[in-house]
This record gives sequence, C-alpha cells and structure tokens, in this order.
Amino acid sequence: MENINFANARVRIAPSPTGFVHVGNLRTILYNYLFAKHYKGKFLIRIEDTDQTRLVHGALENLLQVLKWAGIEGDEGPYLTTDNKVKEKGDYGPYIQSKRLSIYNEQLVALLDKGKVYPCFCSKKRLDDLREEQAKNKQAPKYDNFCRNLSKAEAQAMIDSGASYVIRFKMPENRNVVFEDLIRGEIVVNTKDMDDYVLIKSDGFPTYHFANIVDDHSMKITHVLRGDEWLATTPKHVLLYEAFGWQPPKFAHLPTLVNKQKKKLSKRDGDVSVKDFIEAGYLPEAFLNFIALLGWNAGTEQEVYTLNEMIQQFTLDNVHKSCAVFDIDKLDWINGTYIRKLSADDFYEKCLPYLTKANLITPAKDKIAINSTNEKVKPQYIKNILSLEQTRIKKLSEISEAIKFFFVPNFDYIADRLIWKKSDRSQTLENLRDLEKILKKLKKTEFTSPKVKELIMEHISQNAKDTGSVLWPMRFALSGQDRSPDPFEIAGALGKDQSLARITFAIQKLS
RNA sequence: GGCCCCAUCGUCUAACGGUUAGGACAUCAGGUUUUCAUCCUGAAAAUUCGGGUUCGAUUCCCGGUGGGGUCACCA
Repeated sequence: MENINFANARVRIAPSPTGFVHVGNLRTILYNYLFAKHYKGKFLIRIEDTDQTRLVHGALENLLQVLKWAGIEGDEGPYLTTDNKVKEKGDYGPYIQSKRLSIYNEQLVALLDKGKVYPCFCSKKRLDDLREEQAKNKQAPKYDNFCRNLSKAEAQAMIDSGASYVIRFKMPENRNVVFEDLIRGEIVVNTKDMDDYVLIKSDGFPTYHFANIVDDHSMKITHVLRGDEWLATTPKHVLLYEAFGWQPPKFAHLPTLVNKQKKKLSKRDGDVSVKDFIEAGYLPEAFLNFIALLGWNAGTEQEVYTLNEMIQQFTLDNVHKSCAVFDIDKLDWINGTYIRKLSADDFYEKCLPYLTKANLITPAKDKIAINSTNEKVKPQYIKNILSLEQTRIKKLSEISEAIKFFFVPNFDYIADRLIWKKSDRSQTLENLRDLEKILKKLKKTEFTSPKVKELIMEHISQNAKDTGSVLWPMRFALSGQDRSPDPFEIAGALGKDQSLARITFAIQKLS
C-alpha cells in the first residue's frame, strides 16, 4: 500500500452538528488527518446538517474548538476565527450541506432523467405497518417497492395534487455489489439484501447517502476513512456512484471504539464527550497519542508519539480490523508521562485556571492573591508549590485538591495521625518541639528547602533519631495528609511563618 | 431474524508458517524513601473451540461458538 501514490489524496471528515464531539469522532478525525498529512494531501471538514430536526445549537462551534484544542487544522472547510466566528475556506465550498441544496437538486434531476430514482408517496403509517408485519413474519424489514412501478403520469398527478413524497433509489435486482475496503479487503453484498432507500426526504433535504456521495464527488474526495458502522451501507453508496456514472473513492472502514461492555461508545456511557476530557485536564498531545493507538500500531514497541511522529508513521496497513476498548487507566498513565515532561512554566500556565476555578487563588497582573489569606504572592511562589505535585497527578483537574493545603492553612485533623507507625505520642511531641526550635532559629531569607533539610538531617543523626519519627510528623503537620510531597520541599515552599504556624498547631493538638 | 464485519494476557498490542508467543497499561512482589508519586528490578497473566492443509500452525482453509455493526424520510 505504501507504494501506491497518494500524493493527491483528499480526505474529509463529515460530522453532523448534533451534539458534542465524542471520542470516537475524534479518533476518526485524527486518522483522516494523519492520513492526509502523511501523504501530503488535503484534509477537509464538511458539515452534514441535512437533518434539520436534530441540529444542536453550538455543536459546530464545539467541533471547531475541539479541533483547535487538538491542534488539527483543516485545509478546507469551516474554521474558527480569532474572535470565535465561523468562516469557511477552500475552493469547493460551501462546506456546510444546508447551503448546498441547489447542488443536490441539480444532481437529482440528472438521476431522474436517467430513470434511476422514483417518487414514493407511502405514508409513515403504511411503512410502519409494513415493518411490523415483516417483523411478525420474521422477515427482514424492507420497503416493498409499492410506488416503484407507478407510471410517470400517475406520479405526476400525485405530485400536482400536493401529495407529500420522497425520492427513492431503484435498487437493481439480485446483483452482487463488490468493492475493495483498504482495511478489510473485498466485500461482496447482494442487492436483494438492500431496499429502495430514500435519497430525498419529504422536506426536500437530501439524506446522508445522497448528499454524501454528491459532495464527496464534487469535492474530489479520493479516500473515505470513516467508522465501521458505514461498512454495511457502502454497497448502496457504490451503486449510487454507478448510477451517476462516477468513479467512487477508495473506502477504509475504521474499527469501532467500544466501552468495557464491548458496546459502541455512546453518550450514555458517561465520559465520552471530548469536552469532558478537556475539562478534566488531559493534555491534547497525550489524548491524541492515546486514541491513535486504539486501532493503530506502527509495528514497533514505541508507545509515546508526537503528532509529527504519528504523521510520519501512519499508514492504513497498520490499522486494525477489530474494535478497541477505551481503557481510561492507560490514558491516565500516558497523560501522566506528558505532564511530567512539561516545563515548570508550562505546568504553571496549565494549572492556573484550575486553581482559579477551585477558588484557591485570584490571578491579577503580576501578583496572585491567595483567597483564604488575602496575601499577594509572586507567580514564582505558586510555581514552586505546583512543581511539588507535578510527578503526582495524572490529570490537571487533580491539582487543586492535591495542593489545597498550601493555600488553605486552617485545616484540621485527628492528632494521632501525626504519630509515625514505629513511634509513639511522647516521642512525636518531643520531635515536633525540637523541630520548632530548629526552624525558629533560621532567618526568613535562609528558609529554603535545602537549608531546612541540612539542619534537620543533622539533628536526626546527632541525636540518633529514627528518620521517620521526625519526618513523618513534620510532613503531616505541614500538609495535613498522609500522602504528600517531601517535608523539606513543603517547608521551603510554605516559608518560615506558615511552616512554624503549622508545627505549633500540631504541638498544641498533641499536648 | 437477514446481511456484513471481527477474534493473541483483564486492556491496548507485536508476530505476517519454525520465537521459551514479545512490549505497554493495570495488578502483585521487591528495591530506593519519612508517606505518596516518580524511578529501578521482578512475578503472574493470552493465541475462542473443532476439523483440515503442512515436516511444522497464533499465522492458511472450512465449520461451530462468541462479540460487534447494520437493516429509518438519523447520520
């Protein structure tokens, strides 16, 4: 496949603005993007909004925002301007189907002239009854071609009388439709298993099948990479291309993303909307890396990829056939590795909104207010605190809970938890008092984590103390948690006053 | 139910007729450490079943089983 020349490849994603982009959509988007970029082709975005009843306000904006977040840019199609307006670019527009109605009408006339389609006047009631009857007789639900043989005059008379109608495709009888799927190989389906499906709805809008084929052809799409759920429908599309006398594009049907129950990921399964993952603080690079690996593997043992590495290595022969389970544990792991690679400045920038949202701080120009104390601090102070948690969190949203104790000094706890497992109450009290004395002697300007460490470790060795019997209570007193960063680092970040206040509080709790 | 697709550790996957079936996440154990995280080491863990083809099948073929998709005036 690598030998085939895809230099002029044009691929598209064709989402419907019926809700938030979900993980499966994004994976399809990513593969299309990787494919296009790998072969130096074009990646277009086309909005399929032909079902006017299912439109969701803001869905298009959500799609474009997700793409922006992911760093995926379309070569043609709608995009978001810097002031969040939707505009379109490209020579094959418009790229929003509801603006292309006249194009569909033109093509419909061509099909009508060729006698490939016919109007159908069957009511919803009749169709429902038909399906019910078929279900009762254990037959496959299928349109019975009731209107197929109406004469031109009869049909015209119905139309003139104002009857509501749809346009159906005349399915050829008992013919094998064969096409090559780039991932699955040859697929053969007989037309007797397909019915005269609807191309134009009674409201005059095309169905997916019609609009999609007309657009893919007129936009010169060369490869259709889409979800597995379209595989069974593809023969219908192939036949439509044939009816038009057009060359169909190459098809590649991507494996489905499923949940732990092996069912197609759906909105009912909770966290499948990309928006939720963005808010939870997954980094776009990590997220893309993770979903790329769900159904694709370069054949190596590499697990961590930049977008460019993926572009270089992505080909369709390494895309799998079977569905993949979306496993959040691995996502968390990979996100953690990306978080750990962030520079202190980047990590700070990314965490700031979460701290603000949690009401811990209020950023101003060059000073940051700590809400609980009204104290104003420099960004560097926050940066220092944040860096202590960088190896500990798996997603950005965890940061506020993890470092809350820095910003909210008045926490309380059960006194006994200050006592190390191999120590006791009186020893702990004694050690805390020693600590208090040592730290008091330090000048504010000397109160750095290495200096604190030096003095305390010296004290431990001189008095032959168990390290844990000193450091556990210190750490607990400073953080109020049994899991936290190193006590010296906490002390250094907290500064002299806060550190001492917390140790004094601990002594009071214990005495 | 008809049609179509799929099948390697719990999960993501490597293997494209010959390997002690490899890696990663998760799990467990150990090391480092004051705790947690990081980091390092190790362990347990898989070819859905039955027939063929072959000197030899995870790999090729057939069948069963299981899972998924699809059968709308939704995409």
